[in-house]
Amino acid sequence: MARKSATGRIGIADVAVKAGVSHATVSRVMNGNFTVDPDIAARVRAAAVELKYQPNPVGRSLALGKTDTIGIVVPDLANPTFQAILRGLSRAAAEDGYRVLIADSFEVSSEEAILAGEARRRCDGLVLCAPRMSDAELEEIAPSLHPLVLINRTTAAAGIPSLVVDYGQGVQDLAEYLVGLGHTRLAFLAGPAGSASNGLRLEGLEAFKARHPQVEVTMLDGGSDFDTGHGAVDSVLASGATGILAFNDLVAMGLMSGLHERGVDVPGDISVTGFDDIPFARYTTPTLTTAAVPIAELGGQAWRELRALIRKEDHDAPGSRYQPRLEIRASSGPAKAPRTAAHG
Amino acid sequence: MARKSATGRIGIADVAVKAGVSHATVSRVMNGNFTVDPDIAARVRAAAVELKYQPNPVGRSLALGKTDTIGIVVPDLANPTFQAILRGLSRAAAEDGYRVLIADSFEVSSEEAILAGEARRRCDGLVLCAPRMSDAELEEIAPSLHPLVLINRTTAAAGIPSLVVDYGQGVQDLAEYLVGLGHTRLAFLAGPAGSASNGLRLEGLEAFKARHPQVEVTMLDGGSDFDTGHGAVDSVLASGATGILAFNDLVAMGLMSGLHERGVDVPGDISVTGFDDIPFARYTTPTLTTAAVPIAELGGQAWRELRALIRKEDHDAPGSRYQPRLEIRASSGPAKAPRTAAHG
DNA sequence: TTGAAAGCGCTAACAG
DNA sequence: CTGTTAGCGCTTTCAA
Repeated sequence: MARKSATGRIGIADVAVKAGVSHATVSRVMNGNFTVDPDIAARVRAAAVELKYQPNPVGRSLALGKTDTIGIVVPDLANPTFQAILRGLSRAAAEDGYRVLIADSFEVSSEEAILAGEARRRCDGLVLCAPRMSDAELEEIAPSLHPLVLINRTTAAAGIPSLVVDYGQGVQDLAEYLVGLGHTRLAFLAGPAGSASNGLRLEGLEAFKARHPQVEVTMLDGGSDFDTGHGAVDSVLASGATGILAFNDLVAMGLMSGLHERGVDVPGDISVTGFDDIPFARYTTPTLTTAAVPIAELGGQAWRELRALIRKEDHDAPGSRYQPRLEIRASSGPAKAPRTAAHG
Repeated sequence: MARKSATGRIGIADVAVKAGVSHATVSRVMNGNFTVDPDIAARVRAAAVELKYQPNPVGRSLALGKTDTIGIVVPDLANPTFQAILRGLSRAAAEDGYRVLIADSFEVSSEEAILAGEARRRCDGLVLCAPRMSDAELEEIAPSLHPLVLINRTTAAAGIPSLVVDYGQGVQDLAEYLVGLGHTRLAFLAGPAGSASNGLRLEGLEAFKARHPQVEVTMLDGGSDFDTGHGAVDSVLASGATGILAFNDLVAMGLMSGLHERGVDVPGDISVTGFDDIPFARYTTPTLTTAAVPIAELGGQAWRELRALIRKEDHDAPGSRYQPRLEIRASSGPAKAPRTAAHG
């Protein structure tokens, strides 16, 4: 039989024997090298087809020093935002013949560096998605991960493009919008402590508070999922705020669900806003006002940045900043006139 | 400097030189082979640390004939079901030191075979998720993909474990439940034509109809996403059915959203059920009655089956069948007494 | 135009 | 216990 190689699979050697030529010639034919005599090339191709030969990518990778694979490290594959980035990245990379290897750190920040290093060694480049590690650690490992693209995080290390969403601006837009509706008492349901995007939101809110000293902004502890929002109902009600800025859409949905159970009307009693504009946001009841992040686009752009690095192209504008767009829906409305003020 | 190798990265040779030993010894130390003199081992380790040496996985893969990577092919990475399977698979595989490479066919069934083959060659095994290709094609390529695990699809090819969800039983449970509530006119919003799981649902409904000849079951065209459900409002209302079995939760949510816009009360006027029990199902308004599929478990089980194959373990029960569990929530309720019958 | 041979980075059998 | 040597499957000089 044709199976000679140690691995039991058809190798280039089998094709060479069958076609009566050398390995080198088979390699040339398989790579479309036109310096091969057409007759011989045809013979090689026939042999390859007959044996169902497919080049072993591992052998190629070793010889070529590239794997045609990129890696992505995410803190939590269950998060719709990271799923969308992954999807956009995968699609864009696939169009250029690259595959993607995923690594989920399950929000264990101490694992990130190891995962990233391992993934990087098997790939031609890496996308690090909202890493939870410290600035110092990120700056230290970043050079060893090159080509590397960062999402929602920046670093002082040189030559690392960053794609960041301007969460600070987004949360300010939401807050301004609520104030425009007459709300004077706001509350922010914060995200995970380690999250850089949460930090950006906090900075944005500071700027907002400086501009609107008369508006009360209560900070509440939170997280990034449904249950966080659902569990925050008590503290939200206790805050007395009528405009709630949830860390993201999931939290907002959990909160709306909890408020609904308590008989609190949204937006009649309380206005709720999310962040991200995940697909479900337009299907909640009421539909969710949020700041839309062009997330799939982000994945595609991450690939283009990474590709430029892999190809060693000089490219002028490494990284970019994305502005969220206010998406006004039904979960927000005019502030209720205070009970004590309204009379009759 | 230490960088000698052609790729510009630190290789085993650099460590060998630095420690004054042979490559082989370095390899032994790095692989925890205890036949190495402790002093020498320490010297090697010190050299490795100093040079920040990390073994090149591609070289290892070629030598060992394994990549410690598995592949998964999905029809659509945007689908929550496949996302959940991916997540479960990734988590389970990671616990055994395996990584996962993803391939999205974007519902282009003609691409599946190529994607699967490519992914397989770079990996030690493959999970094919709900492939859309024909039975004949699947049976033909399956052997070349071994070790292979199938999800929501079976094949006559030998030695291929299949994990299938019993959609037929699930849809029957939902239908029986609705009938128990007094509904006598049901409608089924079908899924994508190529989907095997849709076929199973249809078979289940045939069995149901045989048992309940007095119940009217209207078949409506559909799809698998929000918009499908949202767009089906007219045909649903036209059918006169009071109990709607949506293909999945997404479709059900889209439908509920559309019914809400039309002022139709769910479950007062019409009961709606989904399928899958995606995380959002418990947060819709009203919360969604559905058939829960233990989807994350499925990903984990897929890995265990694949692992057994990779390790060439004989294992008695390849594949398994998952029974959906009825999850009764607020989107379903008693059938309204017909207007004409109620009086006063 | 083609083949022989070297090499990608690593593991492992085989001597010593 | 350690070094030498031979691959793993492929690409790519270098001669012929």
